[in-house]
Parts: sequence; C-alpha cells; structure tokens
Amino acid sequence: MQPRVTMRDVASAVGVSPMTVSRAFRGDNTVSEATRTRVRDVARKLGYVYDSTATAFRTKKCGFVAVTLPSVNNANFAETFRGLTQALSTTGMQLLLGATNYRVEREEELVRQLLARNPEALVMTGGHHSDATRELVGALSIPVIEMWDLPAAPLGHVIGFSNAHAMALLVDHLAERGRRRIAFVGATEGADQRGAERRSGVVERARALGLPDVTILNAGPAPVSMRHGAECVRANQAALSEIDALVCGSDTVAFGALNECRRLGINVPSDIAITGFGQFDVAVVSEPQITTVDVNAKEIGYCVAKTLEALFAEQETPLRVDLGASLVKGGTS
Amino acid sequence: MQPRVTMRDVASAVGVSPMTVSRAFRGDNTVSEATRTRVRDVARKLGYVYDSTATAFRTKKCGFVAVTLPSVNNANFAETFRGLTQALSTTGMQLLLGATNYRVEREEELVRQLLARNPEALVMTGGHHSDATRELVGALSIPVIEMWDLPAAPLGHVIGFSNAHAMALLVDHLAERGRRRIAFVGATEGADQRGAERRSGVVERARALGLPDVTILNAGPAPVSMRHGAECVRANQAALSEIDALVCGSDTVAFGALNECRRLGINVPSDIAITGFGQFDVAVVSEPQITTVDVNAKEIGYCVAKTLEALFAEQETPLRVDLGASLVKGGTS
DNA sequence: TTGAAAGCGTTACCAC
DNA sequence: GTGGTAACGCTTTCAA
Repeated sequence: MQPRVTMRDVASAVGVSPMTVSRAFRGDNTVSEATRTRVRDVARKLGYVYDSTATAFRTKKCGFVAVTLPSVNNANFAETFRGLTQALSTTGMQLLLGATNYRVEREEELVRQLLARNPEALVMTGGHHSDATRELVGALSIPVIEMWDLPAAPLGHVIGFSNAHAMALLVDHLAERGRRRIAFVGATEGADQRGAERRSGVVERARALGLPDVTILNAGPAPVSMRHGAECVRANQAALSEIDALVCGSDTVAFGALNECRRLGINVPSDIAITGFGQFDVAVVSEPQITTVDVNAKEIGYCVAKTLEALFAEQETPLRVDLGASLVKGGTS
Repeated sequence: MQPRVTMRDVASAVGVSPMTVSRAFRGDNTVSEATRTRVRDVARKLGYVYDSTATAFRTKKCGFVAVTLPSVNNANFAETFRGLTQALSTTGMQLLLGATNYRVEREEELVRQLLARNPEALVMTGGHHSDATRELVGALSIPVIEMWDLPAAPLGHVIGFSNAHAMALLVDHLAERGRRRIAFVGATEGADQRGAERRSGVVERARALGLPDVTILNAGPAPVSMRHGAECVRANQAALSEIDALVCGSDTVAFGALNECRRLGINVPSDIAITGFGQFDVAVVSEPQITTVDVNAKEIGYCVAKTLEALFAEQETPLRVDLGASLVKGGTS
C-alpha cells in the first residue's frame, strides 16, 4: 500500500507550487494555459486523484445533498431521482441517499447519520416525522426541503402535491362513471403516512359524494408491491363481488390487482374498475392502460434541484410549491 | 454564523485536553467515568457537534462504499441494492451511488468522482470499462468488486453470472418448444455492454442449434424501458409475422412487447413467444407470466456485502463467484 | 489515566 | 501568474 499521490507530488513533478496545482484543478483562470495543461498531464501520469475529503474538511463544504426516500425500488422516486441528478449535476453536488423503509424511527436514525456528514442541504420525502427528527432538522442552518407532500407544519421549503386531493380526483371520476361501492387497497395502517393520506382522501371524498362507506383492504406492510396487489385481490376475492371499484394506493398495486383479476376471470372494468396512483410506466404501458393520477414525479425532482440551486446562490425562492395532480383516464375504469 | 464549537472548546471548558475529549467521545475505556460524564455534559451544553468530516480526513476512513450502476430506475438493481444495504447496515457503512447511464465515458467520470471521496470499497456493475477506468481502478488499494457479470479480465473480485449463458437457456427452451425464427430486442449497439453480451449469447446459441439467423430489433439507446419494448413491437409489426419468438433484453422490455402485442391483436404465445430477462416482479405478476431467467439479483447484493465484510476483516475470500442463472417458464412461450 | 506534538491534503490570504 | 504560510478539527504516537 503505497502512500497517496498528493498535490505536493504533482507540484514537485511539474516544478510548481502546490497552490498552482490546486488552482489548475479548480479551473482558476489566473493559471496560464500552459501550466494547466502540464499539471493535468503529470497528474494523470502519476495517477493523482483529487481528495475531496480534504477539500470538504478545509472548505467546510462536502458537496453532498442528503436525500431521504421511503424505499429504493420505488418506481416513482426513480423519476424524481433522475430529475434531481440531472439538474444538480451542474452544481457538482452529489446525492447522499438513504431509505427510511416507511418508518419514522428509521427516518430519525437515518437523518442523524446523514447530518453527521455535514450535507449542504437536506431533502426529505414526505412531511411526517418524529418529534426528535423535527427538533434535529429544525436546528439546521442548511436548506431543508420536504417533497411529495404538502405538510401543514413544514420544516422548511415544500415541493409536492396533496395526496388526498389526488385521490379525490379518482373518486370523482369513478362516481361520474357510476361506480358507488369503492374499496381502497393500501398498506397496513400506521407506517406509511402518505399512504394513509391517500386512504383518508378516498374515504372522505366518497363520504362527501354520498357514496357508501369505503371498504379498506389491507395489502400488508409498506412498501406494497405488485405482488401485494395481486395477493390482496386473491385473498379478498369474495368481498370483491360487493365492490365496483378498486382504488389502489399505487400503480404497482393496481397492476398486481389487474393481473390477478385476469387470472381469476374477473373482468376489468365491467365487473370492477381499478385505479392506480403515480403514472408509472407500468400503468401506461399496460393493456388496458391503468386509470391513475399523474403527480409530476420528475418535475418534483427538477423543481427541488432548481430550488436548491437558488438557495445555494442565496436567491429568494418560493417556500411552498404545489405541483398538483391530474387524472389520467385509462381502460380500467 | 458563529464559529463551530470544537473539541478544543469542550476541553478547555471541562479543564482537560482535547485528546481526553476525543477519547471520551469514542468510548475509549481508558477515560475515567467521571471525566467522560463531565465531557458529555459540557459538550451538550455548548452544543458541540462531532465533525465526521474532520475524522474522515484524519483517519482516511469515510465509511463509504462506492457503487456504480447503469441506471437508478433499474428494477433489477433495486433488489441488489436492498441485499447490499441490508447486509451492510451492520458495518455502519453508507452506500454512495452513481449512475453510469450505460456509457463507459460516464462511468469513467463517475468512478473518478466517487474515488475522490476516498471510499473504502468500490463495487461496479458490469465488467466492461474504458482503459482509463481500468487504469484508475487497477491502482486502487481498496477492495474492488465487479458484479452482474463474469469478466474475463476482472479488476478485482467478481460476483455475477454469465449473461450469454443466461440467454442460451432461453434459446434452448424456445428451440425445445419448436420455435425457430428468433428476434432479439435490445438497446442500440455500442453502449450497453451486458446488453451486447445478451444479444451475442442469443445469436450464437441459435447458430449452434442450427436455427436461422437471429433478427436484431433495435429498441433505442439504453436504458430500454417498457415503453421502448412496446414501441419496438409497433415499429416492427410487419417483420414480426416472419418471427416466432421475441427474445427481449430485459423483463421490462418483454412486458412492453407483450402488452403492445395485446393491443395489436397478436396472440402470445400462439402467434409469437416472448421472453424476458431478470425475473423482475413485473414478469412474475403479469398475466400471462413472462418466461424469463432468474439471475439471483438479491443474492448478488447480499453476496457482495458479505464479501466486503470479509475483506474489511481481511479474511480470505473467493475471488470469483458465479451465481448462475435459471430458466423460469411462464405463459409467454 | 492523561497530555503534547505532529500532521492528514487542501485552500484562504497575502506577497511578489 | 505564481508562491509561501497558516490554518481547518481531529486522531496517531509517544511520553508522562
């Protein structure tokens, strides 16, 4: 294990001072073009790798934006992630990801871990946190953004949409089509707060429209996947005959439900309507296309990144952005 | 913005040396219980926050494992990621993710970025890299693992499977079922190396079995998604009448193709068979279930994590693990 | 059980 | 355009 190649090594090999090497690497235009080229060449030859740990230490800027998300195999978040990275790549920031697995205790532990890295901003998915997390985050002097939600008492900036409102769009649509007996398929109550908001969004809208009480079907603990949607339909097959619309907490669940119905010989949408949430690829590509709500996943990421850029540049920015949600009619309703 | 509270501040407030504070914080048992308690109390009172950046700098241990992957919305990788995080969470390591977007130039840039953080290990998806990357990585003194592949000239440890062999399983299966005229749907040639291995795996196996030349259908540049699979089928509708099996580069592509066939009134599998790759949820939940190959995505992540643990503990470990692949028969063939 | 000294690799600041 | 000096906050090492 040979010692690390440092700026000092490059400097002495080129015959300049470490400062010049430093400047050359950071694109300081007071360095002559000839020097810069030589420095780069020698650095490459020596296998020099810029030590950002030292830089982070020296400048107190680690170049990290910490991001919490419920789960990595969240199709929705993939879009947000892409929007974020694309827009953030220009700033040289790197994302430090952590998964909360839909548990506020885990979120607290995670936030603590992430903050120990001195990130330059904190982006959290969702607006529901433990008291300790709120205290921890409230004391921060870095930008904080909550996304994918519109919390009543935000910790910082907010970029999202109302989960309840998005679900209401679907209930309205189903009611228009003459569906009355609605069941909601979602995660076990307790863990996934945004899932709970979707559920109550459905329940309350149905009540407001004078529909019968919504049946709640439990697809298991979050994260609920395609398989859970399918299993839930199979387990509740008898109950489904009483129902004329299945409102699912996400497109993946809806997809599972749709395909299980196909297996069981239940016709969609004539026997039962199915709706999803999120406008994932799977909902659009599926035949029939799944009726869902588009919540602008990618735009959220993009908007978060743009807001961060503005905040880093200390510009004024909106504190609360509601990107809304829109109904996407498919063949399942 | 007042200056940061440091160990020195805590030390002088307590009346000890910074070293004692440092020891107290790291649970060094040579510090007396009384001192430790006083240090903790004073630290809390002063609002002292442990600076992990300084520690990382000083100790050259940042607690990061760098991981490159082709793309974040890769359903396959999600399983691997989960296996990795689960097994690695006990070691206190954090994952530093980067997406190569299926381009070796981007991989080179990314590896450079990641290495700048001084990670304690580097895990790369795939075994195909630019010369510069090979040079960069070859000079490292940290553990290096290539996964999802079995490169002929590995850079370090290898945990994966043979892409070509996995595809051969599918071709054999199709041939057994009497399919002869095969088309392969994959990304544009050039970028995605593992995709290319899958393609040549199909082409060569078909040739070995004495089947007609495989038709290559281009689904666009990597990453190819569900939408691309669907679009490719629509664009090549006429050509498909000459074909009796569509071998897709991934389950998502196969799913897109399957659903587009349904739209176009092409019957699967009687008109045409369709196969995928990866055993993603979508292939299993889909009705009909998509014939595919299981490449043990989650086990790969788990095995990588276990190998890293062993390497950190400086134990002997196998250098090359072939986790194999197995045929999963569905209703599309 | 505690302390003093010496950096880790980089950059801010000031000279030249 | 370039260089010298002095840190940043912590831990390693040796000494007491």
